[in-house]
Amino acid sequence: MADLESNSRYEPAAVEPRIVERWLESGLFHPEADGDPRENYSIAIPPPNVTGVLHIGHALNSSVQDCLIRSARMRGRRAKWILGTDHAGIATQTQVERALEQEGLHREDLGREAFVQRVWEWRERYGGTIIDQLKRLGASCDYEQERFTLDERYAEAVQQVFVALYNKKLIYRDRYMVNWDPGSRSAISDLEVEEREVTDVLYYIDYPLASGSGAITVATVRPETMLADTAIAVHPDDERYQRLIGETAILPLVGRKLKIIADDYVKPEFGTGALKITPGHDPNDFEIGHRHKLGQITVIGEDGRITDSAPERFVGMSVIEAREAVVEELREQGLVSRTQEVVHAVPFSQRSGERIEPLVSLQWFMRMHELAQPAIEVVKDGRLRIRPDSERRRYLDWLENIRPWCISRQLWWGHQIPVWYRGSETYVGTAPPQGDGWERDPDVLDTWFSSALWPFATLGWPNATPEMRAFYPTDVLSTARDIIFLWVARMVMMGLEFTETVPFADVYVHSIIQAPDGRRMSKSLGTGIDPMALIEGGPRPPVFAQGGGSAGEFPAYGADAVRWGLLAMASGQDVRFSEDKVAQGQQLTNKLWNASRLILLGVDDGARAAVRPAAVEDRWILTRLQRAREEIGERIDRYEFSRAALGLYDFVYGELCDWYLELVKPRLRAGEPELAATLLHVLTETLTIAHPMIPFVTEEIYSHVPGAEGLLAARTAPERVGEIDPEAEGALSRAIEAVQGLRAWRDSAEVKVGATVSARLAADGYEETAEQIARLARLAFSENGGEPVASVPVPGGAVEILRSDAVDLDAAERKRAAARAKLGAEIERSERKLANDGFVAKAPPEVVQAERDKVARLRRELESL
RNA sequence: GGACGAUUAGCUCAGCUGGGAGAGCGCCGCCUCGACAAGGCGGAGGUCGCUGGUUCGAGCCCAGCAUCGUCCACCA
Repeated sequence: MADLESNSRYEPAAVEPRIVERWLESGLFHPEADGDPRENYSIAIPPPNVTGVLHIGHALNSSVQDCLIRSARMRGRRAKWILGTDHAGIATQTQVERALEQEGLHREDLGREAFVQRVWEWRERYGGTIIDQLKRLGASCDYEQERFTLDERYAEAVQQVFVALYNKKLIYRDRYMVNWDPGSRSAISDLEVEEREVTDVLYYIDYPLASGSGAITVATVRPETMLADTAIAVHPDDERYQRLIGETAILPLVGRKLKIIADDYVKPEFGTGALKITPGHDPNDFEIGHRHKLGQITVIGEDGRITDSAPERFVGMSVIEAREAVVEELREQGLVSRTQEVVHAVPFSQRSGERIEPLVSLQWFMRMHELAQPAIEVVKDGRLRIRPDSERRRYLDWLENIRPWCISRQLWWGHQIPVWYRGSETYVGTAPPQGDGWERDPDVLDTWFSSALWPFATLGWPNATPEMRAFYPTDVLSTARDIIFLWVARMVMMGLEFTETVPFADVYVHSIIQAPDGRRMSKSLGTGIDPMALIEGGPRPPVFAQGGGSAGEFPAYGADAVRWGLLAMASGQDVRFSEDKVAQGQQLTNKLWNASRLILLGVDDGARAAVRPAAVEDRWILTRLQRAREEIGERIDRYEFSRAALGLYDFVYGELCDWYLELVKPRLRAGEPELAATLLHVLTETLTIAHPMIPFVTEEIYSHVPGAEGLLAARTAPERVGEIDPEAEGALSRAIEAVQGLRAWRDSAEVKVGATVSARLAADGYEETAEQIARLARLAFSENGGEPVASVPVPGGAVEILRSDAVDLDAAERKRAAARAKLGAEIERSERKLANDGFVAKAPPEVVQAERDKVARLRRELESL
């Protein structure tokens, strides 16, 4: 116990790594696969990218999940936090490709097999970082069963799902317009596309009519795509063009004949009201092309260059080069009638940041409509709860308007599609086909396809493993908002399709932590924050500098402080990062540490006796302890983490330390045995309540508690930790208010801090607390003493201050006058309210009565002055 | 273009079913009181974004507006 005696400061850096080791060695985080999912508790962690590092969102989400897992574990449930990482196709492949570039190599130089081998090696080297960071944070994941979305068994599950969906005709191959990402050289899904506002030049181009009589002018921001035009469209009701419908125009530079068609899609008010139709390179035109059975021409290839479907002089040009060349030729021919700048939304790849090139391409798709229906049902009938409610609505909106999902990616790192081709034959199966000449589809599946199986594939599905029986379905999924569609909705669909149950009963969507200036935290903006820098100390980015001072370094706040601070920020609203909250968490750990020192160094080391409250304050703290236990537990159950965190803070500061420990100090010094038992009980249960939020400091203190055995993390928390005693609550609440009133009076009456003031207690309800009040307010109560020089109102009466050297009469009088004025104003306010007939007639009787009682009480107080 | 959310003390945020606004930090004053100066005690500070409405009573309910943010969306 040496460090308890000598360290008046809690040192997380010295304690936390040691505690992590004890937890890991104990095997506590790896529950046996016994029992059933209802008695057990499980959470599947949102798998971080295998080569990722912990960011603030992970830290928040991990604090949330660990709080839930530890709470469940301490309620005696087998708690399993399923851990693993995601292979993160595009992100990881891009990392390795960049590294290869340093060597002057391209992935084609290595070939597929060698390249994939390189990625595995990369994963070996960098894959452990985020797991180590989770340990450092105190996350009680099942580290003994770490999963990876490319594990052999996981891959089998993925293939089986693909084949099953193919056989149900929910997966199909089609030539369709996709979002082509020239950066990753792959198709990507709608969800991986983001719209950005861009200023483009709108070109007005004259297309001569075949009849020779004039031209029809179209407007476009992408003149280069005109090389693939196959029609011109106008609105059917547009009077300007009625006579041209059905006519033919000649495509400049190419010479192709274009029919002028009528389609509702065209907005007459935009541009010229005539739209060039390019089914090969525009999603809308693609649809229009289908409606009118137009041809599709592809002039931009997957490499982003002009194909040989275009006139020879353009072939091989990049999109930008082609645009310039096309515009130049058009100008030479006098066909650009005008230009105009427009600001409009343009799709970009979230992955590579490059502008999306819509292309018609042969890809694998998943039909989502049928799968979405059950996923909608379970939310509507309450089998799946999503909170907050706004997220529930967003989820439903998305599913109700769902579109096919492009699931093939032209990458090498991922689950290769289990499809083989031979001539015109197609084979789909989990094992390669028999016979020669088969060639496997080179594409891999979208990473989110495999992530969609996460809660059950990690437990060994499709096999009926003990883990599946014990822990599936899981209890809650805690996640950030930005992957509800990408991930959560798809897990629900896949879970319902393949396991016939929702994969989790609750979805908790946590707050987004923003930068202090309200922007999103992101590396590129420099607004990110490294949680490890907060835990262990490290550079503080400029945007986090406080008070305009230099950026400098974060102090080593420790994991508990970071966890508590993040939980306190997790109120359901998005919040700006607040270093102060982390600092507040650190103060809480320090406070708890020192309160524990007072108790543990003050009581005898002897065996623990049964708890027998000997004084009113003992009955009070046991009541408050029980209420804190209930309230904090309920708040965690309701995912109200900020309220749970603040509730803990309030209990530790506002009840335990500021009042209870101050009240019992004389008894503690006297070595009262009953008190020792109560103190140890209160300390132990406080640690237990606090543990899910601040596990390290509580575990450390627990190791010093006499009679405490094993790990606090493994302790089962009793339901009842104290008897509710309303009488004691009332007595202490009066005493506390009285002491605060008396201290305020002393302060404004300029009584010296150390001076003891003579006073007479003229109030009821202080039979058990008068002595304590006298000590804490530094009064000496006496029965005689004559005329009071001041009267301080307290609940149930007043404390009359008697003449003594300690009291400055003038100051006392000033104080008394101020109090009278304040009371007078309050009485007047209340009386005005009571004089309002409407209030008396229509307000609930108890409200009116309360107001009357208030006036009566204020009057008594005024009189006593 | 739609949808949702936010606007409360200098800052970051609470405020659950309407009954005269709270916390932390910061600020001011006092205090080496036998756990803790990363502390204790006391205090100042708010037209609850704006305008209307409902109500005896509105930070809370309704309508409109403003500003900020997020998400969704195929207008060249």
